Amino acid sequence: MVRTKKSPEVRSNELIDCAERLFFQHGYENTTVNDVIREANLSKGAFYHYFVSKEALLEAVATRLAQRNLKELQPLAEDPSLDAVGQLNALFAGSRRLKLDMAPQLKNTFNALFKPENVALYHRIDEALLAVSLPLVAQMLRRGHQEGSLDAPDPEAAAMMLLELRLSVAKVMHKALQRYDAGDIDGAAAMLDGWMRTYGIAIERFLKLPERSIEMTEPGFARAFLEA
Amino acid sequence: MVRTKKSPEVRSNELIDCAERLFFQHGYENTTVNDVIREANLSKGAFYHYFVSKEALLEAVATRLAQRNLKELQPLAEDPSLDAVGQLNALFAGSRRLKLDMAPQLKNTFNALFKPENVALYHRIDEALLAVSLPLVAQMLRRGHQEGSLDAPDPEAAAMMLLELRLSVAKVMHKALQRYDAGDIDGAAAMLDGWMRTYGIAIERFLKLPERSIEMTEPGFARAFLEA
DNA sequence: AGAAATAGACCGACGGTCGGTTTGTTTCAA
DNA sequence: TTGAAACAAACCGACCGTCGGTCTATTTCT
Repeated sequence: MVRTKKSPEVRSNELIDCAERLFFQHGYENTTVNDVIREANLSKGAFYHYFVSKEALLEAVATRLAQRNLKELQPLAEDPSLDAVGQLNALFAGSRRLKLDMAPQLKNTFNALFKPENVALYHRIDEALLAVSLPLVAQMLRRGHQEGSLDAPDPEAAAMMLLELRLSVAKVMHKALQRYDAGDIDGAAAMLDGWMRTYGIAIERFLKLPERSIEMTEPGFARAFLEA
Repeated sequence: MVRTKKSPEVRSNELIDCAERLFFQHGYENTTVNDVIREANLSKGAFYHYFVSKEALLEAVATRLAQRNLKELQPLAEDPSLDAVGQLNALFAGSRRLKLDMAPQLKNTFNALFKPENVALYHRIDEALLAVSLPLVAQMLRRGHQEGSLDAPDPEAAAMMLLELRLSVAKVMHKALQRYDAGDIDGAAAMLDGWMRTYGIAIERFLKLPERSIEMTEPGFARAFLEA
């Protein structure tokens, strides 16, 4: 095979690119290291020069994904012109915008993520996203608690729990997508909408915020996401 | 090898027994099918006569675990002499009792469950437990909402979210155990205690219950669990 | 020169298959 | 009633293909 040398950064990013695509397309367990290196035009030796294991490659995929997410959301979450609740809402709004932008890929992602052969993928990504989000939200809650705009005696624990709730929404997004694909468009949109509202209410109540102060969704979001 | 024939139920339960022990002891991925059949004194052919795959064995382990849990907790959760909040508290109390009873094994379980080679194990067990708990809690919330003793407009979603929060507590239990093993006994107990209280508060607020109406923990529980 | 990067043949372990054997039960003719 | 033939289910274990990972040799760049 032709030997082409590239900078380590480029090369490892290429590998992560291929891996990400293949993992989401065919599943983590169904993707072999050989698949990855074939796609990346690289030898096995070279692969193991960059990653100590297939598992390490998965971790790299997950952390890069989380980092990109962080880069998008951090500015919103740290906007000094907003109070804590405003930042929280900004974070959610940004998250929604991201979801809409990436809706087509995201649909595949969800379909992939909940397959049994992808528990590792799912878990790692969840972990990585949690790791970058936790400090952000905890900081927000801490500030809000000091400001008195919300009530979170234990910001770390509260942040953790708020973020844990994401999962239930993610699961419902998946269910809604399936329902949508099955033809029940209105039912899917209603379900997704309802759950997101409930998620918002859960957060308001938990943080002792006034009703409707958290905008977890906006009119038409569920539909727009499903139809994207 | 000596050929011994047993009733299918006995045999498959033996296999699940061995698998459960080995999975928790050495990890799911580190346990081979050969390990299981060696322990169970059975041939490969016989194994695949009972389970179509190693994955299927894992599922059997998880569902049996969940069923046993259900059998313990269902009576408490459906006690007609209690109102919805009372049932919820009974459920939590029962859960604590189970945790204390099984503390020694549970410690191993936690240590195993959070290792990277056990994501599949973790995931399947979580899924199975969720599946049996969800109807129980949803029913409770529905009744409580009708009774007016709590406020849960969407019982299914609320139940899901309450249960999702378990995860954060499980993770903290694990962290506390590590801390305990590292010698920081008081720190570990305090951390666990604090989080459980926060969990209780989260539920109270989410369901619009009066303060301290949920007894998520009791004095000395954290310590007793850690020291068991 | 030598360190980093690449190639690809090779290895061992593992999940799973397959053809065949044993055991117990049912059927039915003598 | 008996017992042997037929059948189904449980069981055996050698074998196979795949896959993650290793190793040695080679190339490229500084």
